[in-house]
Amino acid sequence: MATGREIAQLCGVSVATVSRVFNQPETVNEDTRERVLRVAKELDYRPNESARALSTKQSTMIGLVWDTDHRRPGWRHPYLQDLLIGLKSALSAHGYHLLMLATSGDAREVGASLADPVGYVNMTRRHHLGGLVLIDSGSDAEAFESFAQSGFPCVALDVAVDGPRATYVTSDNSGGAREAVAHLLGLGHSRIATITGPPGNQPSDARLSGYRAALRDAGVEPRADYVVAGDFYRASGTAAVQRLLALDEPPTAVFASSDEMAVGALLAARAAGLRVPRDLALVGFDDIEIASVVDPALTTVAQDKPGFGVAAAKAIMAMITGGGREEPVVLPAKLVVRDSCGARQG
Amino acid sequence: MATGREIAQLCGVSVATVSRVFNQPETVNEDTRERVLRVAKELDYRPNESARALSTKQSTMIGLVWDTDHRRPGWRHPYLQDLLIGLKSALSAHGYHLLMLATSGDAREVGASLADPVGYVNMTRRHHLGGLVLIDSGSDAEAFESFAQSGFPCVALDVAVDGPRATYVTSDNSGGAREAVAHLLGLGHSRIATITGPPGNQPSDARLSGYRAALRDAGVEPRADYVVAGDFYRASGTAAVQRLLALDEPPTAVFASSDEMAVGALLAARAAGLRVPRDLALVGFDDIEIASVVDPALTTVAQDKPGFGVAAAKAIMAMITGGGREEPVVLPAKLVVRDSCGARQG
DNA sequence: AGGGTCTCTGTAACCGCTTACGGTGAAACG
DNA sequence: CGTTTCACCGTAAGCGGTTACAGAGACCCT
Repeated sequence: MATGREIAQLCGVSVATVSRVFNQPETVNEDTRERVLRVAKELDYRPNESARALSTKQSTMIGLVWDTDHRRPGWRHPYLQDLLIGLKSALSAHGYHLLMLATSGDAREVGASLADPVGYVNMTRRHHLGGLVLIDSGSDAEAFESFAQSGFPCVALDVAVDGPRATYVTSDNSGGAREAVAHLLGLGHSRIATITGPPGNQPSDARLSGYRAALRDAGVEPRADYVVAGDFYRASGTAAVQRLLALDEPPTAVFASSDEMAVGALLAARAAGLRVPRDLALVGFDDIEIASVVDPALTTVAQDKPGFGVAAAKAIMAMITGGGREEPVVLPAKLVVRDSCGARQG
Repeated sequence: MATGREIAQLCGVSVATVSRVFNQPETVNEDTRERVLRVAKELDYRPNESARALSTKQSTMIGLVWDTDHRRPGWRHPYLQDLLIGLKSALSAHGYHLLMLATSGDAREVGASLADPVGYVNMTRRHHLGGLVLIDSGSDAEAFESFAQSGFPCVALDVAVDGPRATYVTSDNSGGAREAVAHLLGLGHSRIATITGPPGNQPSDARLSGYRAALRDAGVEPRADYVVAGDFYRASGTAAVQRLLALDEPPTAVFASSDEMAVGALLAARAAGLRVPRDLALVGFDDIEIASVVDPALTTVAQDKPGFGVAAAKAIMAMITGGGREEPVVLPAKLVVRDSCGARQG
């Protein structure tokens, strides 16, 4: 690989000039600039990233924190691939790469662990990262918040953080849920239950409040026994529906905070001999791939999955170049009507 | 962030000694070593990765090439998340990070594009990457092969490459397919068709040969009109079944080279008024999430998804530290019998 | 003609770490 | 007691860039 020095020698200039050609082109004479550029192209010159980062204290990498929740092993992100597609392509447009940080460092290494909050800061500094994108796995909220305070650019997904150069992106969870439940109400249901995610989870809480808002809008009395907590997993959806069906006055419709739980609910309903949507209408959230394939196809609230990544990339790039805090981004969440809610029969 | 020099000053030693404490501990006196270690821990010292990489020409990063096929936009990996989980956790154990390379560089940049084969080499050098993990998207086979020849450690997924420090990992596609088709034969089917992936795609070709081998084993005459090419997408599975059903002597069972196509096949069968598995038995490949959720649940050949990542990580680490070529890894592919093949009724 | 500006470029320090090399003092040796 | 040997450590030269600073001409002005 050609180095700057080789270019310099071949062009009869100093390395400083070569560097200037790429970083402050306007300060170098047009003739020499072209000469340098031509030789650089011939030798296929690429500035060494480590050297550049060392001297500028800035790399072209954004860190990605994506841990699987240690309290819930097997946790999976509902649409990681789409998110990454959006993130990567938007970052690529700025010439940035995505560094997926190792979760637990080599024991030989000097405290390379990411476990503690300062781990994030250390990683960011060690690699001169432009900033961090934080994917919520449900158990790092405190660490995220503390990193956000550190002043490094950072954008969290689906969890609110605050800091001098921090922001977050999330869906309009409350709005989406509200629309979903309103849809159910519009279909004539009034006994509508909901299965929430883990209490404390921000998207889940927002969806719950959207559910409540929709009932309030319609003047339907909320019932505590119609709100049952799940954990976003399929099994919890099944369990929730079993509990709901055991009530004296079981619901005729269920809004689940995730498609996985909606699928679990579907299985439970089927096992109980109920037909969906005739005996029990069902709406989910996320619009994961499964939603459209299950039978009946799931009515659900779709999130802008690649949009998450794109928004995160934009926000972090803005904070890197701008220097200030960015406004949180809330992406639209749209109801996708399929078969599980019963609208198509009506 | 504390630097080596600060540690050195506080300990009254030179920076060289500090460095040695971490890189060749046995060459430094125990007392001073402990002193340095203690101070380092107090100051929470972490060697700067850029500086280290610059001087050793070795970073602790592995590059990940994961492009979406430009000829088939919207291409998605069937189980990227599981693969990444395995890859990341295995690399983390060695203290390595995963760098997702930007696909198309900033235009301002000096030829930062990854498009051409040398793009890979350049990226690897610029960042002092330990090597590359290549995810096949169906259209980079030549670029992969050429990178493999470059001598940098590299492991490709689902596509064979060869080079001084290159290897690949793949599933036992042929064996898995053979088992699947043998299962169908065992259920009494003899008119078994197959839907392949894109011709030329290695896993697809291997699955096709497994299909043929199973027929041969059973003494069943292969029929050219029972082999129809798809592209791994759902729609192609639908189209394929429509063609198959139009034959004079339609098959009674279909082996699809991907679950997506199997789902498409399922939809086509249903649309044609056929019941699966009674009228048409179906087996897929991959065991993606959808497989277990679709109705009837898909019998399919399961790949060891996280195992892919783990094997890739192991192979590349071995090549980095070892220096030689590693044997290709072929992961077991196991038939998972569910409902779409009819075995459960029998 | 002397001085001030402006443009362009080279010199050299620096980023933080690694490592070849050489030096020092103590222990071991003849 | 002189000489080797060895363990330990410091000096300094990189790695490949960036950038503050200063110097050299060219040009314009009074």
